[in-house]
Amino acid sequence: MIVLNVLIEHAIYALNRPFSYAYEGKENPQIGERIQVPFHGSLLVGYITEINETNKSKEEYEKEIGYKISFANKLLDDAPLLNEELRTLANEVSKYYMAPLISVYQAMLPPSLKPTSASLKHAKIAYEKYVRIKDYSEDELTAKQLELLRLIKNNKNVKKSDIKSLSILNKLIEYGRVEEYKVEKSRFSHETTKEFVEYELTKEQKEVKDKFISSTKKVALLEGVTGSGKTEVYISLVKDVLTKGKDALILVPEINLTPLMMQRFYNLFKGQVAILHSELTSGEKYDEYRRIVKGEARVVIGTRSAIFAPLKNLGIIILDEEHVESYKQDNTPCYHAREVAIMRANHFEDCKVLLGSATPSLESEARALKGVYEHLELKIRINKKELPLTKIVNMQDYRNLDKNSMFSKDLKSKIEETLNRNEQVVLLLNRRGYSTSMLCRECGHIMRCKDCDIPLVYHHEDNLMKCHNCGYVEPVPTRCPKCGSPYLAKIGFGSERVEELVKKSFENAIVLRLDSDVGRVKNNISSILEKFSKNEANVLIGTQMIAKGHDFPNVTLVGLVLADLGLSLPSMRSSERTFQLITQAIGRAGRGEKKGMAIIQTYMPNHYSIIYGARQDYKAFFNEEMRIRKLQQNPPYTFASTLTIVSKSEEVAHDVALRTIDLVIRQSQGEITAIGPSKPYVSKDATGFKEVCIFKYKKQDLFRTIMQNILNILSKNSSVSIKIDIDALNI
DNA sequence: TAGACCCAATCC
DNA sequence: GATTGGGTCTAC
Repeated sequence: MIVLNVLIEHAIYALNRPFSYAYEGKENPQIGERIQVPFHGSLLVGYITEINETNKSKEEYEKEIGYKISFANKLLDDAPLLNEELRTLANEVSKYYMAPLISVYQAMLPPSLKPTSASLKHAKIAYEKYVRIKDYSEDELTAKQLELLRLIKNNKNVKKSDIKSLSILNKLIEYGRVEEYKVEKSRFSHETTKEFVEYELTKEQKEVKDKFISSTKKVALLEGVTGSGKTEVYISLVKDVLTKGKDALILVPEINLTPLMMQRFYNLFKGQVAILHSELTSGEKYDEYRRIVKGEARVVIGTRSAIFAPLKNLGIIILDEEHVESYKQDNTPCYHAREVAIMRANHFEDCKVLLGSATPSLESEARALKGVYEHLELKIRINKKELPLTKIVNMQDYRNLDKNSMFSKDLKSKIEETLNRNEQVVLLLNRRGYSTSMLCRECGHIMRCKDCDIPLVYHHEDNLMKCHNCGYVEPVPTRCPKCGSPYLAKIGFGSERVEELVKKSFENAIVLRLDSDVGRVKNNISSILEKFSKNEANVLIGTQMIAKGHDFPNVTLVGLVLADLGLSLPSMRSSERTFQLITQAIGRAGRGEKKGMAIIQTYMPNHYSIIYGARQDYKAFFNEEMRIRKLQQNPPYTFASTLTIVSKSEEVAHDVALRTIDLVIRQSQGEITAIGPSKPYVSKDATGFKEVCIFKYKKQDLFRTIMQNILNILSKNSSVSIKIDIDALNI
């Protein structure tokens, strides 16, 4: 008889151990394949971790181990999902981040291959959906339906995704006039444009490259001001790696926001490139994944999870914009792609990690200065372009304000001048929606999400109240839901309101807005960015999203509508985030021939992150921020991690959290500082009430030992669920 | 006294 | 995470 040890798909600590099943199918099971198994009354997908053959009968075997085992149902794969290197990595990630092993496997694999029941529903082949005429008749149709019917009749190969009104299409399908059909999508249609022009590295770039290659250190931090040509260094290094017959892995924060870099890699490496990011369909992800497994693709570019790409012979891992927080996953396993990159590089003798940024995270900069990482710098801007002029405007001083608006006199007049010169303006406000919240003037009630308990944001565009955490929406009330008063006030302002104001103040300007509301429609982001870069609009308003990487040569004015917005958030990282945002945003101005200008509006004109941000003085910011981190014993001087307790009962959550803190303090003998418990900003969701415990410590091993004890206790308590975030960013 | 409802225990 | 099974409550 064959006995299989299987990890169950539920990624919870109580089930973070293998379960045994008898197997008697005819396919030969292997470690690392998925298998369907019965588990406490339902069929689940599991992952085989061990295979034992025994001469004993099932009954004898059960007697020996002391419990009954079931028969496994059905083998789902004919080869292991992951190679040995990635299985080792999974173990390391699971240990370091204290995450259930199965959760790591799930994070590593594309949707169609994840060990979860949901994977069985995901397509392995990418399809494109088309529509065609089924039964042509114009009877009993509305004008709009007729219009669409004729459109479909008069065109060949109409893609479903190209049809704007799905509701009208669905009606036509319902009436039997039109039908849908699927065609296998030919993969790898990555467009390559013009021939690649051979680029000669500058002297400085070449020195950086040589230093990287000759360094004995595994990791290097490349600190390069915006426009200093980090991408050229990446490309040159990747070329070398490929020549040596090795593979290259490049991580970027968000594919949508780096079309330029993407294009250059395509042009250069053509069919050898694979991309992995969240906007691919599961079929597309599967195809790209297969191309990597088969060795067809040897350069992988992707977002966070691409760090697990199954390249076999890694020669380099590059993290562009290494400071960006999206490299950290905020659900289990809460891994940071940077740390995983280092773990992975250690599996290959000749593989190094290159971290690039204009504003490195304090963690990386500190390690570079200590000599843990090789420290590389690019100081010269290519074409010797000057940094834009910047002006900080104190919004507390009413004399600076334009009447009746959120713009200062300075910003308003500069916008006007810029538009008159036929140049473009970027306005940044890191908050979407129209207003921040809806308040009752009589009783002071603030409308909140029923699940998350955070204030609902008024959105003018679709006239709805929205929860920015869970996406819950409700109609805009005319009366206070609590006291019935009709006197409701919209408090604060967001990007929608800036858009409205600009349209009102500058009537001739063509205004675009880009935030995640707009970005919900696929390809919308890139089409807006394209429009703007083709000069088809005068003003681009947006959130964080527009601060990064784009190259708009005709933009000569950048306005930060409220630069200190992030500083009021209760996080030890708020200064760092603000500094980065300002630096990145200013970098958008004056990238072409003309000189740029940036206006920074703030209520905290004397805050160091704003002053140094405006000056683009990273070193000064770093020193000041490190001084404060040291004073408060925060990372990078310590490690900081969080434990979140979730329970259906508010009291239970609080009580368990309190006792956990207590236990940690007693066991740690002063080596761990335990803070809390406290309620997170989003204090509850559909799963229950949350309480967060923060731990700061210097000895990682000791912390893990104690945490493991806590875990053993808490996983027995079925009234709470837990989440561990090692090296948490949101503290 | 059946069915609804809740909670804790358990899963191979 | 999902199911189960035992206990208690509830409506007739």
